[in-house]
Amino acid sequence: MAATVQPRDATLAVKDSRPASVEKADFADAKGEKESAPSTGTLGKALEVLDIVALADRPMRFTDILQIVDQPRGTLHRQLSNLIEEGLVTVNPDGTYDAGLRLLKLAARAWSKNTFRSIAEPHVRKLHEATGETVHLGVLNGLEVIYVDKIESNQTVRMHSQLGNASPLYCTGIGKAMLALLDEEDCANRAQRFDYKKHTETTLHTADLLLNEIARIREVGVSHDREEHEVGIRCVSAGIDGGDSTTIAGVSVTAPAYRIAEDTILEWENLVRQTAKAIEQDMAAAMGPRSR
Amino acid sequence: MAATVQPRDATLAVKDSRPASVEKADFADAKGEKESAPSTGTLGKALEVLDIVALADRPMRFTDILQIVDQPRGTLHRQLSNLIEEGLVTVNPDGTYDAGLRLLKLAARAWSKNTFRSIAEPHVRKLHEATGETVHLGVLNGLEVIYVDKIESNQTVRMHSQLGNASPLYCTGIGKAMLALLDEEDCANRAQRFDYKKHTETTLHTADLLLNEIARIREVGVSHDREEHEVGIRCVSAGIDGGDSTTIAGVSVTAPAYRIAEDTILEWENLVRQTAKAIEQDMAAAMGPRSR
DNA sequence: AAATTGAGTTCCAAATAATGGAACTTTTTT
DNA sequence: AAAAAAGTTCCATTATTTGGAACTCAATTT
Repeated sequence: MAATVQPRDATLAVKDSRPASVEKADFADAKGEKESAPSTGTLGKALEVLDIVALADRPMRFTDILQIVDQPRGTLHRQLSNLIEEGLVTVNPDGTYDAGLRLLKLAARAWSKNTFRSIAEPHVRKLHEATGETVHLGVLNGLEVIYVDKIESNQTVRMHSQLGNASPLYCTGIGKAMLALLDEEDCANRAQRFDYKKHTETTLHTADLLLNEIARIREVGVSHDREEHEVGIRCVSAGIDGGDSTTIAGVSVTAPAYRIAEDTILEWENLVRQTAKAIEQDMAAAMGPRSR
Repeated sequence: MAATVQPRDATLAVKDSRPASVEKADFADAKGEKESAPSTGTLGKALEVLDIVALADRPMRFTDILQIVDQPRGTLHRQLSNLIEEGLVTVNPDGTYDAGLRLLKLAARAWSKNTFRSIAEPHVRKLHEATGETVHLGVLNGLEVIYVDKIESNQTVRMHSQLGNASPLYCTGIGKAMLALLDEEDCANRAQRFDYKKHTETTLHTADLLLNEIARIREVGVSHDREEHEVGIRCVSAGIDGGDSTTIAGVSVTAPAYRIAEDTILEWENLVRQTAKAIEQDMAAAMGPRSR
């Protein structure tokens, strides 16, 4: 197994980069993934627990967690102890667990240092100014888009509120645009692995529907979200090939459906396409000068 | 050792909650910590590596990391592999390592679910509206403040840019206000552990100077940053006792020194004190109704 | 062009840490 | 007050991590 192509750069070859995390029963999150992948190693198991604590929608008590991870009480207890000691998890006085502050600190640095995001930022901003609507920048991560930047149309809404949020690929504009950038095999593979949910009437809820649409997107170079994720919300989006074979991303313009006229859509398609191209070029330029 | 008071709630007792991370030689970060604490367990060691990768100021190659962690090549290699497989770290095509997107996702959830932050938010906003200046909300974490909310005076600056950022306690308004909230012993203890740096002329750069100031802050209930961290920046701040013996926090109003008149300071002292009190009350109210 | 160095990767016996079952303590429920 | 549930501790067994050395590959140097 693991017939990964060895990169010629001096670089760690990763066997299989699924985000790895296990949820059981009805604890199906907005992960978009169909089946659990077994977490390997001590780290994996610890992160499995961390995921449960951090991504749960309700506050989790010891027993809640115990029911999700298939582990003996003693083991889980020690794992939580370790996570707490490391500052990745905190305990509330009522005995529930929460994600710890160390995560915030790590993520803040990760975000501010991220070269792709910083290169893309001016273009994202320009797109926002040109359209006056909400603009998203998202990056491919397994079966999800993770939003790494966002400019709201209405500045009164808190900006950072959505940063780092993740959505499934199959029902978002950016997600579909990114899928269209992958090679057929990879794309089809992921299409099989989604845990499809019919969020709205128009959601593409089967692999076939999705792959058809992807084929169309490949031709046009632009994708649409026609209220497929949320009723009343449309978006136009284009994929970005980061050039380093690691970064696949996308930009989008989003707005309430009623506010968008047909010719606006066409205009956005062009703007979004141009923005994506511009980011690709800047990335290439930044990559060219070997390393640093 | 570790004579921690056992909480009577059904709750994990943590022996000693230092953020645990090791930096060597000149790799002294903005961690504020004097000495390295040995990371225990597999998780701790993995996080040590993650810290190095995520918190470094320059892009780190394998060998760079190797020189900081005191480990054999083989071991570090496997640790990095694990981190990558888990999505906590990514490799750039030039062989440097970066913090992975999974951190962003985890942190986003951690942030949005954080009850303290959400309870404090309206008060923070109100304080911003009353003063028209930048307002920070920070939480105590080891020897640092971690900023969990921020409202800029100038909206053109990106809001989220500083979220999750950490600063040493001894040279920030919020930091000193929080220290003043701790019991003498704890406070003195931390004062010894800082890795004092004279950021500016006015920085309190010894434990004695700091403890004197803290004593004064205890009496007044408000702390000041008189350009102690950055030249030209002053702030007024008050500590918040979250009530659950876990959450110690603080709010502050910050502005360029030249813009602040003396009577403004007095006004801010009151506003900041009131805000802190209001947050404490809301927290108590939210805690009272046992759990759920 | 061959040799040397440096950087990263793989392997495996030895050392260490994680496991899981059961017993124990505390809290909550009946 | 008794019983059940929830959380914690302990320790022999088991599995993972460790660290040293050998190996591969690319980049320099001679």
